[in-house]
Amino acid sequence: MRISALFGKTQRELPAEADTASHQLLLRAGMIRQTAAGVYSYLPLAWRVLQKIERIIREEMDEAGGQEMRMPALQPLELWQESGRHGVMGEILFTLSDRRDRPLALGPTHEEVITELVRHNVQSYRDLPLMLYQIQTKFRDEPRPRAGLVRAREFIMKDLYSFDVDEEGLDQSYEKMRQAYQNIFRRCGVPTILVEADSGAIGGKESYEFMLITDSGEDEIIHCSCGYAANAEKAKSDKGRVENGDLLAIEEISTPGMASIEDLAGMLKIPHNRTLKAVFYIADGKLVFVVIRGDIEVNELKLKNALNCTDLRMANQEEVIEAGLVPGAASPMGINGIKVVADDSITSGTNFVAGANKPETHVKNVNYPRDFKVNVLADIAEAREGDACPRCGEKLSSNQSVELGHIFKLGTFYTEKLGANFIDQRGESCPIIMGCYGIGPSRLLAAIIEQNHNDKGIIWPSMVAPYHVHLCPLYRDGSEVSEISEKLYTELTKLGIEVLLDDRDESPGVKFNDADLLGIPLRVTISPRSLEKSSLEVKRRSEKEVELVPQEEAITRLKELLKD
RNA sequence: CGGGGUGUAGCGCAGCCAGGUAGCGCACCUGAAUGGGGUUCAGGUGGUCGGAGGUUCGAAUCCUCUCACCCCGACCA
Repeated sequence: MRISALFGKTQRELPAEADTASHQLLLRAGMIRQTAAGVYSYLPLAWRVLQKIERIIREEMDEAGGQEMRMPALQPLELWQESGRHGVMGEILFTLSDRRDRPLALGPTHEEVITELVRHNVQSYRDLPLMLYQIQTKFRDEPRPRAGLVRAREFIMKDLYSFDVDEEGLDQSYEKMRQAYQNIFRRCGVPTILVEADSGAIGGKESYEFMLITDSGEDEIIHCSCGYAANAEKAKSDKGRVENGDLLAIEEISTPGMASIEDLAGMLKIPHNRTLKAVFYIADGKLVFVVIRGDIEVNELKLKNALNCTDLRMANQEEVIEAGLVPGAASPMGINGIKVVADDSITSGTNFVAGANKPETHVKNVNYPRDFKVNVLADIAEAREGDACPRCGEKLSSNQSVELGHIFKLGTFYTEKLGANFIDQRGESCPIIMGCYGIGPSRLLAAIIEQNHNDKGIIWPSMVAPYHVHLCPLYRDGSEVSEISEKLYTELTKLGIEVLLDDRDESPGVKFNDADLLGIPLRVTISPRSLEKSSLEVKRRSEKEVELVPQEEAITRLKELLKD
């Protein structure tokens, strides 16, 4: 490709829109262009990279036994009602109507479609196992698209679905995918960390995410040197024991003006973890009383899962008072008609200080279950950096990260709802066991840049670089520079090497800066200076050093360099 | 959805407070010189000032409404 003909221009100045490295560089390199919030065109350079990413993904999916296919983006809304996900996904679904007023949705994901498809094509255990995948555009009306391609509303996704006869089969499919994903990210030049995750709106029981650690990421992960790693939404910590002697009798104390745990612990000169605090939420319209040890915060996602509700928010003061509770001194003791959810930290010790449900009064020596009852007892605590690891007890670390892949064991969540059954060897009808495995090539494109750049521009890993070699002829007229660079261009291209030729009449500075910005792995400078020595200059984008290579050895040397 | 911010040429911005018919840098075009990390000089092209309505002799500027985009939060495979 000749730069003079390439569609897409580099830009010197930073676009004001962008504030993450990948977004800025994609715009500056002329690779993408925004059409609406979270909606982008991929220009030729970006498209080449995307195709290479997709090729790697295809190779790994095929290798693992996947069969590629294609499913519609346009889906009847009915399908979503049938699976019951219309509610959970409702907000994020792009919906429209056809000319007959039939409601449709633009597919945000394809579990429903594929399950329906498999239902009609699988009857017997002989038809299984099966791994089907597709790479296509998906649509999600995200509340807040951000960071360019990292969170878009229209984006590219590869999703593979596995169908097995039993759990053992699912485990095998899952393991194949996990391995394939490791290979994909390695080949794309992004180090990922595998973390336990919440399966969210997709459903199912077990899921892992592949995360890239980067400060510009929007997800927080919690991890430990022992290998424990989880999305902060899901992470656990060892809450420890708070030994405080045998159970004592309840004792009311006057606590004027002490509404927070901070105040209370200060006044009584006790650590926060010897108190119990009350927090109030409105879950699907109903007030919920949450009890948790005073030093721990509530993880709202865990709470949501414990309650199995779709809508959750904190209650305001009026709502708390209306329920007959006393903000600042609320107590789970003697509560009636209100659902009480407790974190398991309430069982981590004895003789806690808690509210008395009387203004300016607290109670000492509160013990569960002697003094109060709960409807749900679960882990609903937020694990934080510095907390003890649930596996080894060492201190947990935390990092920002971007989710690049997510693999789920779905089980029979969809197949039961949509009636996708098969006849097993004994002639009995059973729901198919399903798994699903997603990876976003367009997000991966951004992640690759996020991981591989410097202040001058992108540094493409060679497997996904839009071109292999960037030819930089300087002072093209009045010398043999032009002739030699054209010859190199032709010969390299014939060898199947992808070459970008900067055939513009620009100054060396402009060409070098653009070469750095575009980040092609190998740069070859052809100039009168080096031609005097019958040589060319070869430089790796990732290194500082320039190598002087005799003209006749140039192609051999380039081929060598491309191998590593 | 709540909070904050921004819309003026392809990109980055000034002009708005104190209304008088739009400007700077980059990019782009022409010419000349230059020649190894965004070279210089000269000349030029390009703008419904996000949109609608209003006030006014006159609106980028003042008023009202509206739309879009960005950031933080909520939310989110």
